[in-house]
Amino acid sequence: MDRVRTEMEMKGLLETFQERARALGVKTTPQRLAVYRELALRRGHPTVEEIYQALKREMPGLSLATVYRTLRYLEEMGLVRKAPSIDDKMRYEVELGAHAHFVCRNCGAILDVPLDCGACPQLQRWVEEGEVELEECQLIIYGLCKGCKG
Amino acid sequence: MDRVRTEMEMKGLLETFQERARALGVKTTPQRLAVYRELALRRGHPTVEEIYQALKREMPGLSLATVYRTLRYLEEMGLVRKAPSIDDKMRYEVELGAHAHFVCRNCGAILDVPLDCGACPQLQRWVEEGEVELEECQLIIYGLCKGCKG
DNA sequence: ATGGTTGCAAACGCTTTGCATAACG
DNA sequence: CGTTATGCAAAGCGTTTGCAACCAT
Repeated sequence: MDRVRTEMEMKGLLETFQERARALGVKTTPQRLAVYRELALRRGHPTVEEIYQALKREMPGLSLATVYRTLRYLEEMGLVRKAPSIDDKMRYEVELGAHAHFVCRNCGAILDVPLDCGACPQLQRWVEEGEVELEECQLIIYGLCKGCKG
Repeated sequence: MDRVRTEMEMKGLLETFQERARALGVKTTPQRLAVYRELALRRGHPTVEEIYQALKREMPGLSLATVYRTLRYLEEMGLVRKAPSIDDKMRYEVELGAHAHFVCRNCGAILDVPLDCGACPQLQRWVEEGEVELEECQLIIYGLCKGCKG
């Protein structure tokens, strides 16, 4: 349940990112690399503003608009994903696999939770009967994390 | 999977609303009743603007700010709930029990799905080990509804 | 040279707020 | 009467966009 990633994890993520970007024809400019790096570093599903603030130190000229544009573009390219908006601010994440989100009501921490779907008998019935066709699930669980509960 | 409610359903919902409002000391002004009624009428989890537009016909003087304030207030009082935001617009619903939301990627329809939680072995382990404490689940399923799939 | 990327500032859309008026108990 | 709700317009906030400068091929 750590909030930041180890160096080893980061190395793997960044390498995969560069490879996939090259394959997709996505230029890896210093700004894009920095944004992806900062996003990957944090497990906390940061807001765009948080990423911008963190990067401004090392990249004083960086513009907030660039961070917005970069994240939108990387999402279109399938290199990052939108995370659920807890407070009406845009959040992103680098995890691309299916997973749920645990949100601490107290401190706002957002943790990834492996998801083993099939919780909705009604929904399964609908699928079987051809009523709906499923594409994606987004599960958000609210509660209190270890640090915040009594 | 109907989008509007029957008269009988509406009658029950409105009566319950009035009772609960009285018990909570919430004034049932014409505007508040109208907003609740319009919200209850639609299963589609309307946006604030949609409710406002629908009511303006019968209440020409109604203000959008009042609709926003009313819904926020009713939510604080536990009489309505925020629905998941599909398009960064505020949505509300009258259903108070636990349920998931099925969202049609094509037409934007939002359907309620009874929820039988327990889909996350990892989460259950965390609860057992005292790592987290659960309060509420919000499950959004994206896909295509009957009318939109092939 | 040329297409794509960036920074800045202005614009945008949704939501909230300040204030005077009106409604309610 | 005093309190609370309403309507209107203005402000607020997060996000997007237009444009000129810039960069890399």
